[in-house]
Amino acid sequence: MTARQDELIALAESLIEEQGLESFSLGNLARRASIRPPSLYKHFSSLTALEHIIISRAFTRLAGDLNHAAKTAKSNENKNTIAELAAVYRAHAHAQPQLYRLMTERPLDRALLAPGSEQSAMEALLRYFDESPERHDRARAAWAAAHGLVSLELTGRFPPGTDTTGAWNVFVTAFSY
Amino acid sequence: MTARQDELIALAESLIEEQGLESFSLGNLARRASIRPPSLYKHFSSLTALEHIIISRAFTRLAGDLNHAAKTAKSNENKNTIAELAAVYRAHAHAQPQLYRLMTERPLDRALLAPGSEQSAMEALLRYFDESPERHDRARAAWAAAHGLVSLELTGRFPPGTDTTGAWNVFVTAFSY
DNA sequence: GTCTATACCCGGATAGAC
DNA sequence: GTCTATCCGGGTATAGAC
Repeated sequence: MTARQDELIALAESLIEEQGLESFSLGNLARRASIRPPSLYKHFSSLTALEHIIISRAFTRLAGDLNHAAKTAKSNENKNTIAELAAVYRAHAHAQPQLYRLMTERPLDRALLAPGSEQSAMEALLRYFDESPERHDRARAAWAAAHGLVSLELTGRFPPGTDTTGAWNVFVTAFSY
Repeated sequence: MTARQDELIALAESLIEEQGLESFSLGNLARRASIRPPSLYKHFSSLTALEHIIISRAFTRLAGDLNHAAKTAKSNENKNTIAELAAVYRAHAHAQPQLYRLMTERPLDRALLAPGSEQSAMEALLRYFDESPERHDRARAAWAAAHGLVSLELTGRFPPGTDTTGAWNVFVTAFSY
């Protein structure tokens, strides 16, 4: 990963977030980088490959924040771990909704992902359910519920003006133990 | 709604499901209908308007099946209502995954939806939680969890070969009462 | 209700010069 | 590492004839 690649990736990430996922294209990225679209092929083998680099980075950042939250909550009697994990997950999605869409809306080509990046985010959840015999099932259901809440929030599916705090509390209660 | 519109809508629905949401376009629809793209504007004011007609119909079908399942489960002591609702929801999404994506991935323009179609699907869930003081929050959380599970299944986010039955059971247990 | 013609926009990708 | 030239494809939408 060259320095120039890092620059272009950073430009791509801001482009996605500012202009929306739909208008992310090599043309727009080249424009923002003040170069011509074909030049991008010297840095990335395809648009898909670039997207998967961006997705890998996002997974890794999310995993770091989830693990940090889990650690902090564990050492603090006043904190509910699953509530903290949910808050971090939600904050990530709302801080960069377009990036979250890129991460979640389409199937992944795992050969193009940085190894381990996808799994690392799940690990914080698995550790939380560590004592449970059905920890994988519980972790998957919890992840799905958080993803569903975030997804419905981002696509505006709750009635306008709805406060989703209550729904998130239901989620936290359902998965606390 | 003319008969010709109904024909074109049916063609559009099969096109979406067979070719994938990404390749749904006026050009492809016209090709399937053996007419030229501009002719479609005699039937629909825009591509977006057509999409919202399709979405409205899908919501209405889903609502009908959910209500039927709720009714059946209520009159049968051996059936768990929330489990039946979940099964119907999941079956819909898996039977027509591309249509499900159309319904859920993007914000809706409510002015273009058939009035009540969006709400009707939620009503079966609300009735289920009727006794609960926080029924709206519980219904929203349940809906989100089901949507999340379906969404992660459709985008292939569980490890290859994963049996999601256990995760769905966790969901049902969490929302049974 | 269909057509042709048209306008204007966009996309990903490759070859080869510098 | 950037460029130009080029190839292929796609898209939504409107005007006006039939």
